[in-house]
Amino acid sequence: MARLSRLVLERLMRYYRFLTETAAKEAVETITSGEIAEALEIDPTQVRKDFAAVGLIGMGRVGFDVCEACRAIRVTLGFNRSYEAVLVGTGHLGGALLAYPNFVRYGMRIVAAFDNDKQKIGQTVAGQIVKPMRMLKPFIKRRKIRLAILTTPAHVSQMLADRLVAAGVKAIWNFTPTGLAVPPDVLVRNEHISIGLAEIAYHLKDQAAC
Amino acid sequence: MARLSRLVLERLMRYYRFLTETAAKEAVETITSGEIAEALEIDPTQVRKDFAAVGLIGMGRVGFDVCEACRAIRVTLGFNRSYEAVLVGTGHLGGALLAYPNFVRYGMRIVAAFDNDKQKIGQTVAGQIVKPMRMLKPFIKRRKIRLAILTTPAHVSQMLADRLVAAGVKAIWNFTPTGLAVPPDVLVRNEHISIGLAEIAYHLKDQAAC
DNA sequence: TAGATTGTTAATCGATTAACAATC
DNA sequence: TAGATTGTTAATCGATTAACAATC
Repeated sequence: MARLSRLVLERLMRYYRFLTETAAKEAVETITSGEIAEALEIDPTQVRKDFAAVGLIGMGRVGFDVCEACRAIRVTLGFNRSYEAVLVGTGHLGGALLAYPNFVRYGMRIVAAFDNDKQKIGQTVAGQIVKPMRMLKPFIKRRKIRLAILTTPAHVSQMLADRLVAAGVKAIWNFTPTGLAVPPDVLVRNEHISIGLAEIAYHLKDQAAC
Repeated sequence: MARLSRLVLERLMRYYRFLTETAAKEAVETITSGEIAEALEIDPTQVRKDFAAVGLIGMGRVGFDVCEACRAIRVTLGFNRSYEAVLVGTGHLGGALLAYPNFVRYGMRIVAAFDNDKQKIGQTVAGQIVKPMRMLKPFIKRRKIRLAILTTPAHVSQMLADRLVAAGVKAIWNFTPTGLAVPPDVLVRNEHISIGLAEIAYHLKDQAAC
């Protein structure tokens, strides 16, 4: 199957959430591309194209089987295979992510949290005992961890990324505002929270001018 | 000036962060589009186009004045005008946002936090005394607040969005996974955190296949 | 001047949307 | 069958990249 672009992946995630919620709530068995499109404000043709990309075949005049669609997306994105993650940096955001209960839906489980603050090591944060940084590499190696979540201050993020990669991590979910240099086989997904303020400030500026 | 697309706004934010850091750290006075492009992994032509869009004029053979570039972006995005925000929902993520110190750089100040949990009301979270929901509308009206940050459970987000809009809010920074219906003059910026897991799970699945 | 960099037009690329025959 | 919906090709749109004359 052709490699899916990031835009397609994100739409698939939106379909998935919508379909699982709809299925749970309304017990509908089929759904049309038009209905999905309307709910998610996406073009119906787009929905059909994306569904075709994950191998879904619709039924003329009826639409798509909801369960089948969920399953196809789940398998394509890999939510059915579970994978373990370590969290590095137990500040406010790190704590929020540790406490977030819904990641398992997407196959992800945070199995350890690391920090280098002596005050925090040994403490429990959202059910995880915070481990010292020196245990980072051995832990990743032993458990064959492939995903790390980075929520540290910006100035240590590249150094930590290097250590994570050296330990064998294949993807970094980067919540620090720093771009990370990594080998080509390692995925970095950046979630720079305050970037949204560009759009917000720009909009509010315009509003004020009215 | 033509309305800037979201993509341009986000790049402008990245330039801004890079330029302010560079200016602080290295005391360089000028920078070329090529240098910015290399650091941020963007095409140099793109950088020049974006700079042209905010009215910046470069100097042949020299590049752009760093301070002037910062100022132009700051003024275009509206970071120079400060605006107040309320935060609704003081869970883990809400607390993390309240504690985040860097929003002022972009003109934003969180001036109040609201929750409807009796346990939390009156408590202090990151320096803010949590207020009850019934004070939401009067507070927004009195202070003429135009931005609300929404970090509540998904099932109450549309109801709260309606209340926020009715109170006069012009932008909602939405950290809940629900799409919000609002009037056309109100901006909703969605930051659905777990959407990134689509890309991550997909990448890890591929890796595993190797 | 020589040469590096800008500013801008043209070409390319990819994503989105429109159109419509095929299907159930 | 009639009609709604799919699947797919073609057209459009917008964003990115290439090319290169103008500039300092």
